[in-house]
Amino acid sequence: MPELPEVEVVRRGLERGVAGRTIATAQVLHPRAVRRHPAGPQDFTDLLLGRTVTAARRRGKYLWLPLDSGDAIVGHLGMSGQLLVVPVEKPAEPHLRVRLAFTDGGRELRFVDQRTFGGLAVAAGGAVLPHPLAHIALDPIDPDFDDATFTARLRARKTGIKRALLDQTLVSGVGNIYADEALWRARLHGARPTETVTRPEAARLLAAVRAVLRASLEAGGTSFDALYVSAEGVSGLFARELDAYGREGEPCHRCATPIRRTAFMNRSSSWCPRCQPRPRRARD
DNA sequence: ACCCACCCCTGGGCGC
DNA sequence: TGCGCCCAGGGGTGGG
Repeated sequence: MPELPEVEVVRRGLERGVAGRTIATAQVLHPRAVRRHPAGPQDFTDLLLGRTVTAARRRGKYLWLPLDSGDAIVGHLGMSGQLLVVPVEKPAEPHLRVRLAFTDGGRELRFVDQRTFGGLAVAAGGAVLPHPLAHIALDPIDPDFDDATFTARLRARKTGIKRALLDQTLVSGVGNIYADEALWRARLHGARPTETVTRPEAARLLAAVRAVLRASLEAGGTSFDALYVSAEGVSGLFARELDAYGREGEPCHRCATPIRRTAFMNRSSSWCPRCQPRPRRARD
């Protein structure tokens, strides 16, 4: 379940592993992996051959690799995607979808994705922000993130606060895990109507989101199994620090009340019924 | 303009 | 032991 910290760890690995290198061959092994490239797999590979990767960037949960052509390889890991930089002789992973080899003959870039919610595309606008990412908001640890604008937009919404946190056009990088963690830390219930959130509460929420994201980043991301790994295949350690997510029935780390788990948007929310009481007027 | 339900996908875990 | 169901969930899309 890669969210901002996991994607940032992968980005750093890609920066180390592929920036400055020139693509020699590109293979699409599963067409669904490039479904966001409307012109199809052949066009995808055509746009890559002979191109040099100049950097590795991220917006929210999206990654992109700017190319010397002005395009960029845009990637999203979805639920189970991995971007790995591995020796060419390493046997193909079971869910290998795309592989890129480089002219220097060194380690190759592999996109591996079990559930194929993720994917790659080549898009224009790579030098600044690839066009398909224009609607994605800045993330809350970006220096240019504007707290006042976020708060105003949040309070103008008519939805629940957790839904708003998961809306990548309002604030990016936060998924189900870190939304629950941040709400727990800020002592806010996810069904709290956004239009009733006070400015101090919004500030508290933002501070909590940032604290959770930064702590996870320091731990190398959250991992529950072998699915999420860095570009070098290393797993994160933040799972043992979680306060809400996945802790149903276990004591709240603040008040010892058992953490509750409730259905939310075809998934689930974990929260402390004492620290985060459900509002009378709730918007789930 | 905004909100939300739906759908895409596969393997692990669990109940029977 | 084996089968089948449920769950994990990000984000694009289309309808309201």
